[in-house]
Amino acid sequence: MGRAPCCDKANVKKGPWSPEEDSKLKDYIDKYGTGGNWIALPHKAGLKRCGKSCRLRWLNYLRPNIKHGDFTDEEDRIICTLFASIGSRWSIIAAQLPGRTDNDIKNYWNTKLKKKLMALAPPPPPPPPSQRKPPPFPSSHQSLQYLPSHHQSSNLFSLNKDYCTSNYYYTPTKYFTSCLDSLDHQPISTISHNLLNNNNSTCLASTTSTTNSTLEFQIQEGLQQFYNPMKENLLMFGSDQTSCSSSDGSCSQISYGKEIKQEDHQNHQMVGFQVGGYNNNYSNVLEENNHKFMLNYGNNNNSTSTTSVGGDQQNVNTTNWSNDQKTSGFFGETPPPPSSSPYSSTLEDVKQLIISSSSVNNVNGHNDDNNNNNNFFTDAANKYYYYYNY
DNA sequence: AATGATAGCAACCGCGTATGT
DNA sequence: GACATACGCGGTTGCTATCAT
Repeated sequence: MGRAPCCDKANVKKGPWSPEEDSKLKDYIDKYGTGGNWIALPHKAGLKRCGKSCRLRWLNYLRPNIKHGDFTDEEDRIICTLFASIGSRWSIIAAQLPGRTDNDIKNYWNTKLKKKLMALAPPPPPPPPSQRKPPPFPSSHQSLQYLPSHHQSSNLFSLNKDYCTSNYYYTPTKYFTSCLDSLDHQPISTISHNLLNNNNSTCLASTTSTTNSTLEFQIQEGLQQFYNPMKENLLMFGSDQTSCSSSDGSCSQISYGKEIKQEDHQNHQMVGFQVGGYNNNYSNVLEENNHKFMLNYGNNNNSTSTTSVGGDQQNVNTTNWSNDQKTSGFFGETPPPPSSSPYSSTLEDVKQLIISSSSVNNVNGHNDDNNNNNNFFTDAANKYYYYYNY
């Protein structure tokens, strides 16, 4: 037994609206308002349309002050930022963009913006596991010679769980490549860190100690200037198991809807963080290496979190991490101010956006008291701490 | 010029939730 | 509290225009 239809499907018109229908609907609503009853409205307005269809037409097209046409860089930035934070909750995102509808933003995201982002970081084809080799330790000379120049041109990163299979990562390493899941399957993500040479002042990160069960890291200052802010600052997703549905560890779709709410209520802040990756845009030396490091940590309220290293579970000792490290996903130095990239944003900006969207919902009576939306938005904001913003 | 592929967008569908009785 | 009804949202579909061959 299916759901009862909302209207008599046989007697309602479907498909594109004619100018006459638009006019009837607009005239009626201008005169009488919606009356809070969309189901009854089409009959009263003399329209052979389903109430839902009328509502959609009004909200997405006829309503006053609807903005059509190209999105601005600022709008792009807001969409990207919020998508990174809360996922495909288009109505919330739309609440931050006056004149834009959720449908509009959804379409824009699916047809243009997502592609725009993907073009920034096309995923490289990963080599089969059998062809992967543990990387030789690069000399300082190699690090300096190759990394910066290739970073300046373009950074192609891809995260593939399959890469993380070498147990050589269990042992102390003096360098690792970092992060990002590819844009390969939709969501965004990005970030990257790189290379590191423990003995060199330009390294970004280093392993400070390692045992069979713990790994500790410290990001060092140095290579930020070699990053393309458009790519590097964009979005840092915690690709935890729940939100990452792909078996290869890259995410076919990140859903920050209810799952996140649940996860956040369980884990409060950080539910996932990954470092790892593969870069085929480096020099030959590095390209052959395919060295990668992958790290996940879960409940950061504990001093030791579950971590995936080399494809297996390991623990990361976060005892000595600062709160900032735990919540921002940034190791080491305090992140510098955001770049001027249209896709970067400050944490506080985003928190304000999310929180204000929460209050907008409250005003409109959309709040979900049972699920405590206020907490959700707070947690969603915390979630945003995930991403690097330097 | 004809045909097929792709992009863009409007509209639909069904589910979850809010509200009223 | 249970049920019915309506609303709002996000995913999906399908139409049209444009582009590529």
